[in-house]
Amino acid sequence: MPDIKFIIENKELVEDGLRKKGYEKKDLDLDALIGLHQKISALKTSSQALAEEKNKLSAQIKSASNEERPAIIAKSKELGEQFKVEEQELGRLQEEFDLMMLKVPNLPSDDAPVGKDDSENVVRRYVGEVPHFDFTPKDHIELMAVNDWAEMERIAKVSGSRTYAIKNELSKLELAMHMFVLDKLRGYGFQVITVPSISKEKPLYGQGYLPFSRDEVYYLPQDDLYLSGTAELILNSLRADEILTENELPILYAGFSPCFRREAGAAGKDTRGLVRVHQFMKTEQFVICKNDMAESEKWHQQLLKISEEVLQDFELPYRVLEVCTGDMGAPKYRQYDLEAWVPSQNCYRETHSCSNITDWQARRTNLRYRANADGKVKFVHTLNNTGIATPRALVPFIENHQNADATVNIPAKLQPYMNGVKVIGKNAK
RNA sequence: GGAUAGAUGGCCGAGUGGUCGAAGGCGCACGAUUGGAAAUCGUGUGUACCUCCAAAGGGUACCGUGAGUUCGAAUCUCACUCUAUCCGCCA
Repeated sequence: MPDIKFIIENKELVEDGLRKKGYEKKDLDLDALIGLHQKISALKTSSQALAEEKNKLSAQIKSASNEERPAIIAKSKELGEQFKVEEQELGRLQEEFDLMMLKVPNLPSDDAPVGKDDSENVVRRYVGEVPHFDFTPKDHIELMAVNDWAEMERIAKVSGSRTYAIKNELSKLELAMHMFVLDKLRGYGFQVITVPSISKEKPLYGQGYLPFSRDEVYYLPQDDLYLSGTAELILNSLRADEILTENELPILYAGFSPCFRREAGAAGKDTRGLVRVHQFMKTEQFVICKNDMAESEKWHQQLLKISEEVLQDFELPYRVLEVCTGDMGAPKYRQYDLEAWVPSQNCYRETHSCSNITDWQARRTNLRYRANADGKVKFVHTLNNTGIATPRALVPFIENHQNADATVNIPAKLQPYMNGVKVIGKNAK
């Protein structure tokens, strides 16, 4: 949510941004928002004038003579009544205004491709060679079955659809991937942090999950708590309401957590296998930096570079997609997705999502810092990107690295995390 | 789940109805002192909003959150939330 003053002063710019993001007047009425703000300002002016007068009278009471006092008290009381009425009206309007502001999305970057949905995302580059098998490659579900790597049917009986239980070498691989990425991030100066998957409601507004996607999130009514869909949710609120010093920035978190998603809007999509599950593990990259476009653009590129490096180290062919304005979520200023090649589906599937949020989340969590140059308090910028998310990443991994005998090669960089094992599977020597 | 204690500024901590945006200390910034530093001394040091706007100024609100009593609340009342400790349970 941009600043209301910015919205008023740059109304056309904001309207243009809303249009690009696919908003219509029925989604968000800027004129109503601005009108509400003007009403609130006017009411504040008058109610504050009342408060001032009332305060002045109250201050006189102690020193007033016994004759004067009753009149002053009566007058003050009268002002108090008026004040109360205006305060109540103000509270009502403010609440309405706040709710509306929560719905204002971030404005997209001028450099972001303009488009209405994912069909208009732009491929920036292809990296790595798509493998050509001289045998019929298996999909990841077959590979898991052949190698006794999973309990897909049985776990569905226990835990329902879109759940997974993987075992033996594959679960070792899953955890190894996270260890590998966490070590890499540590090398880049990130603090490794394991965070809860349980959240109060407020952080969901802070991140921008609410009020937009309530259907997507698990809710625990007994405790009025939510299950987190990503460590970003938690990390974004970890420093909420703080005023940091500029010297503390940037703050780099490598967050690890189980993640939960209802996948309510994905009925029928990816129902089999490991691509889309209700619970998964994610190592997340999260950055808090100065309020400076050059600075956050730099971090955006850095995060992208790190995740590309992960896919390269895993020797997976992938492409870099720049997400168009209509497909970006409300919080985003600019977004890249990485998609790795999935042989069985003959297409690229998303493994990473890298976003610059600028100050949009920081305004919601009230996370600020004091700038060294002028001593002014400013909102930070936040950015996030996947480090690695499993089990989805296992899908391209085992499919691309499979051999004719259903064994799977472990890329050199990952072997140290697998006790030096080079090949896994039933037929591995 | 049971019991108790608590929540005040960047931190510690005083404050039981007006003189309290809030003593004192620490920290921080600037200045003096010094060859330089430490120590010492002095000065300053919250946020949001309204008004005004070149700047300054003036004002309102904020002592966990919300409501109430009162001319007036950090202070009194009620509800809630959170935190800590002990007991119970437990990976």
